[in-house]
Amino acid sequence: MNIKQTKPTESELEILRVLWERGEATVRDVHEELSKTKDAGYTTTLKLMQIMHEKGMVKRDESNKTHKYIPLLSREKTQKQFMGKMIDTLFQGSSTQLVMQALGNHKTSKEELEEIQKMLDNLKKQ
Amino acid sequence: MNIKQTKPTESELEILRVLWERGEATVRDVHEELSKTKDAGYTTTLKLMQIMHEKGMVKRDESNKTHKYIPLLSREKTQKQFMGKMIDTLFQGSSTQLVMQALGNHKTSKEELEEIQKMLDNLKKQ
DNA sequence: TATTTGGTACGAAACAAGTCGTATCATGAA
DNA sequence: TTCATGATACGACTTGTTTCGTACCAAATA
Repeated sequence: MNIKQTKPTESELEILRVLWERGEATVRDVHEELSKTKDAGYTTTLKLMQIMHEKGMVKRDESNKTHKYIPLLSREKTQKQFMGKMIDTLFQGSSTQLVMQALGNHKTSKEELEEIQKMLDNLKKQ
Repeated sequence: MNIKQTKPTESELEILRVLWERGEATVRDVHEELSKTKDAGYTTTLKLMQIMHEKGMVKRDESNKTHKYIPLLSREKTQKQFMGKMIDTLFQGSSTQLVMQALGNHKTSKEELEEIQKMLDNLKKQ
């Protein structure tokens, strides 16, 4: 019995990114962080976060005048959700293709390669 | 000197998927294909494809009454574009994390694991 | 007490995406 | 020639997202 997770929009994702990083944050925290790369007014961020609250994507601690926001969507679930969509439309349903792309396209450090190797070994055993 | 590739919307991606698969297709082709999983009228698909044409995402062969559409965005570039965005906002900039997720989450066949192994071996050599 | 400061609430405008109805046109069949 | 069919063109509506101005409130400060 799963409540269908609504898909966050672009801006919502940006906000979630900050919330995931910090665990919790005020509107000002988030806004300051986002200001580094994007310019939109404070009330814009506020409104977005209020809407996210209505949608049930975040929880709000209102015990102080300055509210704290806590993410309710997990990063993991959201990752899966987007990956799934992506694999379907962009990678012909093959997660392997996606992996190959990702590996081929970025320089990956020795340590990371080792990590992936371990994972691969585990999968092969099964 | 790169023309900034505009990011296809959801529906545009679905259409591109069909075009990539076939190389070229008419509106009817695409519409029929999409109808399998989605219901929207013929003119909706038509309109979307016309807009894609305006945006320069597809080329149109108008030599016949029934136009043929050919994708101008490559699947590869589009994959990269979306992966990049995704890695940034969802995977803290680490493509390795994305790979781990993809591997962890789907059952992958022996053959596919081997393929990935080969790729990994190659990367390790460098 | 009066004012400034920093916060929330909220309506409305601007924009974007998707949807569809209707007009129009060319072509082949009756 | 007339009609039916199957195509494109396009305007307009709907819905969702983003943006921001303005109102309002509480608390700290002059």
